[in-house]
Amino acid sequence: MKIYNTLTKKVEEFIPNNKDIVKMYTCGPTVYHYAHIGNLRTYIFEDILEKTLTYLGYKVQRCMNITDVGHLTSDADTGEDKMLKGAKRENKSVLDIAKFYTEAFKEDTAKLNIKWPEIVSCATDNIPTYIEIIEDLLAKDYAYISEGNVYFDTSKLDNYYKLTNQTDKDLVEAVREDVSVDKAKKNQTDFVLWFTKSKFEDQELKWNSPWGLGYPGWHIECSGISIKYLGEYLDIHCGGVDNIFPHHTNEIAQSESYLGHKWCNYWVHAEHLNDSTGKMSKSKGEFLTLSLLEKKGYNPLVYRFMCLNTSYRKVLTFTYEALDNALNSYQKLKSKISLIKEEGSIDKEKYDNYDNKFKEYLSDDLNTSNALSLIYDLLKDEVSGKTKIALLNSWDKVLSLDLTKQEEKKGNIDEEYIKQMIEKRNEAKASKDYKLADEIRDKLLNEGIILKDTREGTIFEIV
RNA sequence: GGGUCUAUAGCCAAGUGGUAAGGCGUGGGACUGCAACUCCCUGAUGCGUUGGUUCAAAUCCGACUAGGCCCUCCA
Repeated sequence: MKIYNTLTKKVEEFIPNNKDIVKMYTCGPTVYHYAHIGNLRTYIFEDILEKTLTYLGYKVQRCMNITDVGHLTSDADTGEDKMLKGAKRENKSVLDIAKFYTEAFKEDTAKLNIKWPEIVSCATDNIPTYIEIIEDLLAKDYAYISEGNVYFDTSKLDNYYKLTNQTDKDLVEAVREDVSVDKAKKNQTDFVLWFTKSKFEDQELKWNSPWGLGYPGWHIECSGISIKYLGEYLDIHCGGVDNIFPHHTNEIAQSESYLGHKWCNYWVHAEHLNDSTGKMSKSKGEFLTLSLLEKKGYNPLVYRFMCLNTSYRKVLTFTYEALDNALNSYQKLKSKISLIKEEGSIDKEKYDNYDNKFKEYLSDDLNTSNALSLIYDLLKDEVSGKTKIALLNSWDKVLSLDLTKQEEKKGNIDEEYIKQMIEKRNEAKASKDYKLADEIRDKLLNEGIILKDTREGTIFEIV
């Protein structure tokens, strides 16, 4: 398995610390609003990564956090807590907001056939862990207290910018207009580990700590949760590219200072889904949620298919033209697969050749694009239907596109009735009463039943 | 200003030194009573521009152009 490592900026052979178990941590959502489909692209990528590792024979232990506190719109103690913002917007408590949007996120991932991680933990459930780490960092002099808050002192590190190749003087402080300078910090890159002197009087969630009543910073959540559930040595840490700096940079700083050794070997980041104007956001343009796409008639898996058509490391620009492209491709593919007759026996040699090729593609830094094109090669090949179906079923454990799954017959569709209607239409056709034949076809179409005349006779599909 | 990534047909896209995968769309054909579905055929002397290295470059190196993202909200 080869994977691109942001730490080295190279595609590297993946070697886990323990050859049998891969420890994988993926940054989860901040549950203050619905996820947009750009957010979901990252989770699709992580899902493919996890399933590929499993397919290749590794046991994967994966952990994901749910951020339900401490994620400010700015790190400088001047930003607003996102959760609080969400709560105010909807006139609910922070906990209600967290619960509601966690559930919404879970539904979205389920629709995209994304496996829910083995371990999922909320930021608010691990406060003692953060406090323990922060106390240790203070004791080791990696942190300091200033104007009530606990900060991490980045000047204590020789190599703070491991992930980004930047230097202190490269950084332009407060590039964005909405970010202001925090004067309590010693260095501009220092970040808050624990807030006590928040100007937000109405911050709902506060905990007692050695430094007073307060709440944790955003970065400490991921380090704390990861170390608590996956231990001191992590194999893979994932997230979106926007997390490289400062979030992941800060995670490395605090985790390695706390642990006293290297923490994670592979940092893997998913590129963004942009819209035609650039980065997708929840505030500008159309708020593209999965349910919006569903309302417009797109199966969520069409979006998954669209994402898998290219590399997770390339920016993908969302347009409805591209989505329609994916829709056509996906429907045609499913249609072709549905016509395969599961006959013959499994051709072991062909099976292995194809399956090895599939593994080879995915092992090549998750080349899902080539993995998909392999499906078309397989469909065209002169090999038994049974072999094809067996391979498709197996590959779908990773791709999760419901390749061989037939559309579920909805509700109270009466198959006997449809068969009678088909018979009536065939009789009409035989007596050249095409008017009646077409009426029957249209009637069934109105009822959501599509007739297909194949060489072997008329079959139907329910939409 | 610094960092980082990208540029391949109408669209999506693979390709990491050996002469341009695949998909969608388009056009043509087969099948059909007509459709739909399905099947067959169909497209880049060319890979942003321009120098260079090489027997050989979309692939390597340089310059340039355009664009994305990050530089304390983000997936």
